[in-house]
Amino acid sequence: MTEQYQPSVVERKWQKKWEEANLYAIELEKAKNPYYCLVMFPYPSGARLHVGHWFQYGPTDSFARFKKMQGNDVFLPVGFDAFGLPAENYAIKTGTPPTKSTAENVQNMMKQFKRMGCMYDWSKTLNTSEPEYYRWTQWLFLQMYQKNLAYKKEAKVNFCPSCQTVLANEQCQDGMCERCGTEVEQKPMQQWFWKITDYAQRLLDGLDTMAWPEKTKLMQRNWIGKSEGATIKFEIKNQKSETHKKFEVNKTKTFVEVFTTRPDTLFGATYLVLAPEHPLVDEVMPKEHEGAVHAYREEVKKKSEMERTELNKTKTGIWIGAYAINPATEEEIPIWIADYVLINYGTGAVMAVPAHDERDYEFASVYALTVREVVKGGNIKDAAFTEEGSAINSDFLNGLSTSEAQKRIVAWLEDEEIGRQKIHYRLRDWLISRQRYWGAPIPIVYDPQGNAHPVSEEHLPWLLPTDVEWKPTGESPLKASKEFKKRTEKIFGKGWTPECDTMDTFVCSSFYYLRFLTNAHSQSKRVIDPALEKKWMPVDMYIGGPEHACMHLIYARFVMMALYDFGIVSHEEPFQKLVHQGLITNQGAKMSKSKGNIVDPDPLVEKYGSDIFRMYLMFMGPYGDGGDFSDTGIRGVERFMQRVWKIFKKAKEAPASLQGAAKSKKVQIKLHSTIKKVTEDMEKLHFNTAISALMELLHVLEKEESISKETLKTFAILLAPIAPHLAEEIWETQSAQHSFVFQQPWPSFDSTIVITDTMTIVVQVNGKMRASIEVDSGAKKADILAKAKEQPNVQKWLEGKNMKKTVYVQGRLINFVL
RNA sequence: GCCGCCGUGGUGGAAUGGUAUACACGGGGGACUUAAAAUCCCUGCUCAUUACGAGCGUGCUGGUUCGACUCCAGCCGGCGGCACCA
Repeated sequence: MTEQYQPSVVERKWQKKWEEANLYAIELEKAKNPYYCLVMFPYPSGARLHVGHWFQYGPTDSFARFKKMQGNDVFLPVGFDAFGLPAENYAIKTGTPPTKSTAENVQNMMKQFKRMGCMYDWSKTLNTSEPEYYRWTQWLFLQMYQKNLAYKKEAKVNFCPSCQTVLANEQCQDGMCERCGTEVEQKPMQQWFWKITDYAQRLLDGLDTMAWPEKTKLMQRNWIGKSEGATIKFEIKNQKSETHKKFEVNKTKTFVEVFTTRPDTLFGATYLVLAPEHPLVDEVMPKEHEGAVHAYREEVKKKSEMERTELNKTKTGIWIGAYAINPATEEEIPIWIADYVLINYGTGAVMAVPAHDERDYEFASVYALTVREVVKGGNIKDAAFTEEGSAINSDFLNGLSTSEAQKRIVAWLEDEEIGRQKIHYRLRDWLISRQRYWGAPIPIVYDPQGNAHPVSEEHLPWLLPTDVEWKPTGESPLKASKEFKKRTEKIFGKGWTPECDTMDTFVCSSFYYLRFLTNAHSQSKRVIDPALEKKWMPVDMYIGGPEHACMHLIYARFVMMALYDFGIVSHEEPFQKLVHQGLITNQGAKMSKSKGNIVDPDPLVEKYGSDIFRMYLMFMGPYGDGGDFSDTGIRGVERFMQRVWKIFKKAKEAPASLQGAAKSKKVQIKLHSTIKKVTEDMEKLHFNTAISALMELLHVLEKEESISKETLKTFAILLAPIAPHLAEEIWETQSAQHSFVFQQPWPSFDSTIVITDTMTIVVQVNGKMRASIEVDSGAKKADILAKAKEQPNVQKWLEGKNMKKTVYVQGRLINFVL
């Protein structure tokens, strides 16, 4: 053995041996004890892995190795989420086709993953931008289309004038484009949507069945935004018909519908507020108000999305000159418009109950509108009372509790046919159309009359054309392709045109966990083999960043549920357990290319090797916390590895008389408590404390004259998931015939070994530690107490005082209370 | 503003209501060495230095408890999410 441990030599040696032995290949059909460990697949934007990638893929590989050694048939795949904007932008800038730059990046990243030494089975990788993959993205679209979950509608969409592209709501932050920061415009366009809203309730219910962080569940609940209440129709008082009695014959009642979560406060509704954009405004507003209303609307339009939502300022609004009738009180109440009411939430109209809603209260104070208290319990002179209470000033509701009043009023509304119970969700349908090049083409064609027809499955993959300009024009780049148009006419007939939008990349990533599970049957015939799906799904452990809590993780769940309904899969939820890794920052700032503060791990990997770098990342702190990156401290991990090397070297080279000496009790106890600690910590992804436990064990072993072979072997096994290459190297020194440390079973903890002859009892006086004593494990309480009192430093404190109470905690401590 | 998470040495961080600061990094001191590197040992603060000594210490103020970093209440500070959601 060499004097010093040489990571670069050893790591290459074992990477080669693993590959030759095909150690990490997995036969999906034959696995007896399947464990699906999935880490969110990377986007191949840069050509190299950065520190964040290492932090995501290194420790999770360690976790998977741990699971494998525990006897699971672990499937840990990795692939590439390759469609998307950066490759397209790169193409725009340099003229390099995305196909080419993406393939190069993928090759580079794979090389680096191999250098990391992960246990990926590279025969099962995937790339969402390859036709073999995106044919299934298109297949999924067709399924959605056939089941009426895909539809097209004109919608005002967020349009980024700089990226010349449409953005999803979640891609606009504070009215700015998430990617480039340009202010987003509203632009009407024909867009494809998927009806995720049909699944709102199930997406909510499913959360209760999964082992996910509560925080993430809460974010999803928030995102789905369920509110229970009622819709109520308010009749609009027809002023025109009153003044022109001739037209009374044609008079039809006009209604405005509101949604409220507090129908019980209907008697307190003293005005209505519509969104400025509400179509009814033009219909019911008297002529003389048009000027003012128009002016107000212009003012609202001028405000950026940001200003409008900034708020907490004084609310603004204007009376439109019309009245509605409160169906409960039969009073005439004024109709206002105000920018705090949003056209795309609820019905775009609210009944204002200023006494019991903070916003309405504030609005009413500004414009001196009537405030009527209808729930007892607050002081409405000072503030709105939004809690529950008993109804007052509410005729037949008086005296009822809020929940009783709600039931009662809803029943009344339904009887009168002017309202009904309604559950509303904030979740909106998923806009999947993108006017971009680098994505999966939507498999739709249009006949000469403009009607949409699906491209049938036999024509999949519906290839992405290559004869295009990538320059953004605000139109889909595919429109420029002659080949695409020709292909469509050839198959469907003259005058037929292809859909030129591509799909959101979140569609690609909504089912990739199924595509990893491919075999001969599912390679090109079906999206997933039912037997494999049944066997491997749901994913046992899913690891990825918390930034995906509300988009990817909801879309993927929706798609899985839909496939369940289509009879394609047997589970409704794709990810049984979810864990988020923390974020690695650089001097407190998120690393990003644009900021130029990305830390390149390669020099450190070069200098210290993959094991040390990985272990250092794991030792930094709890995995879920992430942290600020700095390489101070990596030397500590390096020292640890060298010390490990040294004890194995010493054992190997020791004279025969010292080899395999009897195990000391002390070592046995430490060894077994370490087994326990490391096992529990690895299970919880508490890598930092698992490592410190191994460091403690090493300290004990270093003090021993000689160490038994068995102890050394166990040490190598415990270290294996954390430092795979070093572990193989030291394992080799201890195993007679050739075998891999990763084929060894994980050691089990023997609780009988940890039982000691003596125990240490801490002696406190008034809760302060004054001494500690060693007693026999079998010692009686009375003897222990007596011995404790004998301690000089205890006596000093007990002298001349009255003992009030004595607390004895079995095997731990004594507290004398004076 | 609302919701959630978190405040522990110079630093990263440990602690089922039971010895606060494990395991490391850095600084300081010491051992080894002609010297340096490497390695090993000691090191929270204050007062004592006769100690196997006392006091203070987990953001702040209280509370529960024999005993609180841990539980409860109220503040202060930081981070993340949502943004007038009717």
